[in-house]
Amino acid sequence: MTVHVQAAIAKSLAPPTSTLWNTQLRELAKQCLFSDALHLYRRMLRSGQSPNVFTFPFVLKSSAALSFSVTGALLHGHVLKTGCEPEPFVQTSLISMYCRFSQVENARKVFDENPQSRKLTVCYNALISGYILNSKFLDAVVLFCRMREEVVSVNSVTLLGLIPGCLSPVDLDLGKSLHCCSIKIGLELDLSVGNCLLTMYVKCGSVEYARKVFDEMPEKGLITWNAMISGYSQNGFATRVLDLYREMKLVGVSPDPVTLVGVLSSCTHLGAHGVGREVEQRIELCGFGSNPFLKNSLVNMYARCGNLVKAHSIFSSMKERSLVSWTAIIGGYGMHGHGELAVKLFEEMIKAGIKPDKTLFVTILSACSHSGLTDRGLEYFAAMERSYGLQPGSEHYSCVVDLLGRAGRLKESEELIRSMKVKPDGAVWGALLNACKIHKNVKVAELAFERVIELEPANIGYYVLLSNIYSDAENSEGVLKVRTMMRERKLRKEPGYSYVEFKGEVHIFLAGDRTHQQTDDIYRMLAELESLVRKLCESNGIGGKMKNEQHLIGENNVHSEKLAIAFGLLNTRPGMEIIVIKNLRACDDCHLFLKLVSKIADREFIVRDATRFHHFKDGVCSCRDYW
DNA sequence: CTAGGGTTAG
Repeated sequence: MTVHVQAAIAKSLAPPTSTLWNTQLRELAKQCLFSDALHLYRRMLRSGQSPNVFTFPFVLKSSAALSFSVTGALLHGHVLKTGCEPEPFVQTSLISMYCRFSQVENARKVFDENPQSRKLTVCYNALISGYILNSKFLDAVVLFCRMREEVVSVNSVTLLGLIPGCLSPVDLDLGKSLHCCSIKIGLELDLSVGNCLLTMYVKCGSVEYARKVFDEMPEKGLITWNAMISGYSQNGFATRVLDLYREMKLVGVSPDPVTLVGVLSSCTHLGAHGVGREVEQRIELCGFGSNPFLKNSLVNMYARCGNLVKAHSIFSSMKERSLVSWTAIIGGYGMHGHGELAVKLFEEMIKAGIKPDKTLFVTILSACSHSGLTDRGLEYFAAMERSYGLQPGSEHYSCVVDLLGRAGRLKESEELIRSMKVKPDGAVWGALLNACKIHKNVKVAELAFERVIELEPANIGYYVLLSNIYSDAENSEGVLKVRTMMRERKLRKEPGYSYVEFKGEVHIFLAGDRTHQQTDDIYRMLAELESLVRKLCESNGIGGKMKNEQHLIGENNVHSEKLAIAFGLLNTRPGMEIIVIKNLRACDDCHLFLKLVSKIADREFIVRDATRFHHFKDGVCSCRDYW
């Protein structure tokens, strides 16, 4: 016990009853029952009991948590009246309270006006973390430096307050120097400081440094694992998340809801339905079933793994649906080509009194565009600013360009881009380029390409897109031009691959792949399908589109998604779902082939590519990109 | 005085 606390005890000479009140207060604050804590405080005053040094820290904390700033100033008055102010506990609580109310100046006043606080670690800590809370990173650093000059000892809490000030890639260097600082002080092995540094590196965009901290930590806690798992998950390293999750269970750390949220998000990205279901079982087993974060993650996972029925049933079972829940389910329907349902849910949400945000508008606009609900989408775009006061960003413009573009309204798309108040980014011109591919417009394509390449010269997708547009137009000169350009700029296309999850294993296929164990069977199956497809084309006279079915079949057309589907047909029984994930955009020649296969084999399957879902059933595909 | 979480098109 410090000298200050002893002094405080001696000074207050509190009668035993106040100790009782204080104990209760502390309990309530600890359980985060802040309004109950304040009620108790009021009752305490009414009963004539005066608060003391031990009362205020909890009362101030509760008031701050409820962000009720009038009470805050009032409480400061009480503190002054009882003469408790110079006590370090009370001071830190006051400083922290003012900081939570964004009244940093008042916090600073408390700090400056009490000479003894300038020698106390806790007071510095309170003000430093308060500055960070109010995005005053510089002030925090200055104070930290002064603390060192005045030889006030720095502890782990100081660092825990300061390090979270680094929250974007521009702060990486500062973060590194704080890391060095922690080493100098000898606190780098502290569990919480390590966790804090790890998170800081993730926020600054360097998962590699974060991993280094992770590996060097001698003692890892649940939070350490979670920080690393979410770090990977937020940066798209989905397979690493699953690896780490396995490892964590192996060393005997039990996952909690935070872990599982990160794992589920990675399952969503990978389409790892199997792991996803396993996680759901664990959720039930551990009694996390009512956690709203987890519910949202499950809705999202099922929706994006193709199981909309399950996604919707979880969504319906939720008592409290946040904006995130609605976004997940609406996006699910949108991705699967059920634009009408997405729109219906959106309207339902509005009726329920929930205000959409920018993210949801991206989702609903894209849902409209994939289902050909052009005018409805345009209405929403107009309503965004008019009814909800949301300024459209370039991500919204790219959706609307896509919306108009798919409907063949290329002229309007172009005009829209030129009328934009914000600077169009690559995606906006890219959406126009994509529309040109669908509607075979070489002229506008060249224009869009020129713009998009200024903004994203290294994005291979756009070169491929233009090359395909030329190829469709039988403009071999154009194709050659793009190829040369790509070679000059040393750009190479990432190979396309597809994979299927089967009995807990992932089977990967590249185009023309012959490395799979069942290669012979797979190719035999493909040959059979090809001959059936050919017959079907001939008998139906599918016409112009099919006049050159060599586009669809033959040695040079063994696309990865075809191999994956053939594998699926070989190994699953009728009625079982086949889900294929493709890393890039699914090939449109393949698309026609797969439609026919779904008819011939009388099977339903899903190909999820880089942008959306393609449900194949009875010769039809849910995705209307191709006509 | 203090470290970890869900949604976003192309």
